[in-house]
Amino acid sequence: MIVLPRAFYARPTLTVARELLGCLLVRTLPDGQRLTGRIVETEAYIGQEDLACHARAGRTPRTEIMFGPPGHAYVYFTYGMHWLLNAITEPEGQPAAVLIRAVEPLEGLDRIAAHRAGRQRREWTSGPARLTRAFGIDGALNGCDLVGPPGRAALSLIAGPPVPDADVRTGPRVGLGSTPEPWRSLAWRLWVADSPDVSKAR
DNA sequence: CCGAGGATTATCT
DNA sequence: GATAATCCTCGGA
Repeated sequence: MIVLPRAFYARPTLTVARELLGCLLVRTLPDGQRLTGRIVETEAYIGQEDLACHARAGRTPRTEIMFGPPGHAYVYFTYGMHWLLNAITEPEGQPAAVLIRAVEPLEGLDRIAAHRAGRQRREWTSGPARLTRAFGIDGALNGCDLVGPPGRAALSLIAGPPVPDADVRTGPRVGLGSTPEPWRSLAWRLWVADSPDVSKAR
């Protein structure tokens, strides 16, 4: 198991979003249970000029974490009920992040299913708020360091088998209804072709 | 299958 | 006071 090093994150956000495809999200629950998922969908949010990025308004209590060092989690609350997980990217001082939009459940299926009681398997982790629910991720993990030994860290990202370019698809980011062009249409959403766990675009 | 509308609150204007 | 990097349920075809 190779934990992605901080240098992995301290690069252009689109590069990180691309290379996170195929990597493993490892969540260690408070009771020690480990949940693992293969990342199959990401989105890039890049800097104050990106009018879809929370950092567009500059430093605020919420966005402060995005200005900090890379390799940390940015977990925020939206729509009054959902938590979304991001990985901070780019060198310190440049606010940017990759949103983890979907994973393929690999390990801890019982607990994942329990967190998603009553849902079909395909709905367990096929969306940014679905996967945080399935993996027990909420605001308590905002700011936590992603660069740490899995099993000791609450959240880790592990190198996985690379996804070949031929299997990568791109398109506009999801849910940016009122964001002006060109930001709304930039192809900053990336996913693994043919994965049944990719979210449905709306 | 599909589209419309509601849920529910932190955050920023 | 409006909006939100979403999800779910319900009604109709």
